[in-house]
Amino acid sequence: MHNFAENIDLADTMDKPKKKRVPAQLKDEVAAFKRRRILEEASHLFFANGYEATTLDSVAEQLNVAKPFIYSYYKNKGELLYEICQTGIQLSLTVLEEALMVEGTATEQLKVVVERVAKIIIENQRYVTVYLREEKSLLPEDARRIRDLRHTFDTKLAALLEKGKRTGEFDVAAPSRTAIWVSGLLSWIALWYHEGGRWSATEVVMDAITMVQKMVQPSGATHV
Amino acid sequence: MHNFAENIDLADTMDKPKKKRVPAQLKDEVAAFKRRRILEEASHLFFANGYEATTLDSVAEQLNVAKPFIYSYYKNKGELLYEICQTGIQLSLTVLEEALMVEGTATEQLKVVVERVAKIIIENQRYVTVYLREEKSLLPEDARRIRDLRHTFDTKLAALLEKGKRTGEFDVAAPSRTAIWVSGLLSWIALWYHEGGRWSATEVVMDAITMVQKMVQPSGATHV
DNA sequence: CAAAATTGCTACTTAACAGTATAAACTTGG
DNA sequence: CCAAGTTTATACTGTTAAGTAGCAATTTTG
Repeated sequence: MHNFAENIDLADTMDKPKKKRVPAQLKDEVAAFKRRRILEEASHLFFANGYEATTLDSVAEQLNVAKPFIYSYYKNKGELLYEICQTGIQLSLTVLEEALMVEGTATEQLKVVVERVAKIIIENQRYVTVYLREEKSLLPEDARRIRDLRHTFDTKLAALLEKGKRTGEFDVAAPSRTAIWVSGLLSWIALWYHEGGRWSATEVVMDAITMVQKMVQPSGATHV
Repeated sequence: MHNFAENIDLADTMDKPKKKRVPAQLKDEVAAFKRRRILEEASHLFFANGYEATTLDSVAEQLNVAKPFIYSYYKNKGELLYEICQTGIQLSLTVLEEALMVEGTATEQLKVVVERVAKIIIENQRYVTVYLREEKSLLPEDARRIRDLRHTFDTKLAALLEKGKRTGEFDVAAPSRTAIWVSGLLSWIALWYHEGGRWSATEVVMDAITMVQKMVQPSGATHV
């Protein structure tokens, strides 16, 4: 998971404006790693107890450091929240874009999209859930940026539905509206799935695929 | 809405263990009305700013009273949250149960259920949203009670799907699992709908009906 | 209309937490 | 191995808000 040390030997081939290049890059990587670790623990606690109810002292405690440590990597508590929310939506968006590059019919593409997005949502449940729950705690400008990412996600999904509609594969009256139901169904996974609960991650992913297929399926069509 | 004054003249026919019965009942009703108003304003603020970020001083300010006023009607802040969450899920459950009393085929019943529940969720968005977002802020025993109500909701919905499956009206592999997707779709409305937004409440309700019908529709079936 | 009960408010305590000033410890280059 | 820079901790400040004690105002009742 924490594979921050890849390509260390490429260090002095890169041309950063610093005198001592090898240690400088390594330090940057270490700093990036520390930022990641802080974010990870913060996301655990925000997920479990909520943003406001979580103290930075408790985050520090999880990391066996003191509070000012966090402040030397993040400006303030709000920046932590923003990065967690950003991660939650950005991961889904990136996976969606990758899935859309896979060649195939709209039907095939949609299946890949739902499968991969559902998977990434389960794997990163903490980030996605915090994003869904704590939007109101973001600064207006941060909330704006997050909403834009979300909107991009919904728009790209709508385009896929539109494509399937044109080819006659899907029966959707208004693709942009259906996209919101589909993306809601995917979001719902984060709020509802519980590791070690009644149903496995695989079952949930397969269910999501089935549900979405049914939602867009033309009446009278037969299942693949 | 605030019809707290019904049946005042029944006051002295009731047999409460009090000396002065007429004013006693009126007072109870007034007290109940005050409790409702407090809850209402609290739900607005919890919805807009979150539970932890909302101060009881600000709730009091909205009501043009002082903070101790609230404390003479609610034990503490947590009790307010519990009642809001309880309202959110209880309303949906009550409407579901009423809808299930309507005679008809499983298909017809499901349509009524989705229509009415979707409507009540939109009308009481504040309560439902706070319930979905702030479960983690409840005391464990309160969270437990809320979860039980939710479970009852999902179970009754699953029974309806099961019935439709038996009659061949629905194609659902596992009714209890499908019920969770359907109830998730309904919950999603609270998190996503925005009054005065891109789509009207009526459109959203109609969409929800369509989506759920598609989710349970046998392959090859034709729409009503 | 006065005593009693009810209802609400002012003013306070207490605790917790975000954010910071400053010092200590460690790292690294000479 | 020492001096300069870097990293992290200790110890603090200021603020905010939950909850309360006790008083004032209002209503009820005899």
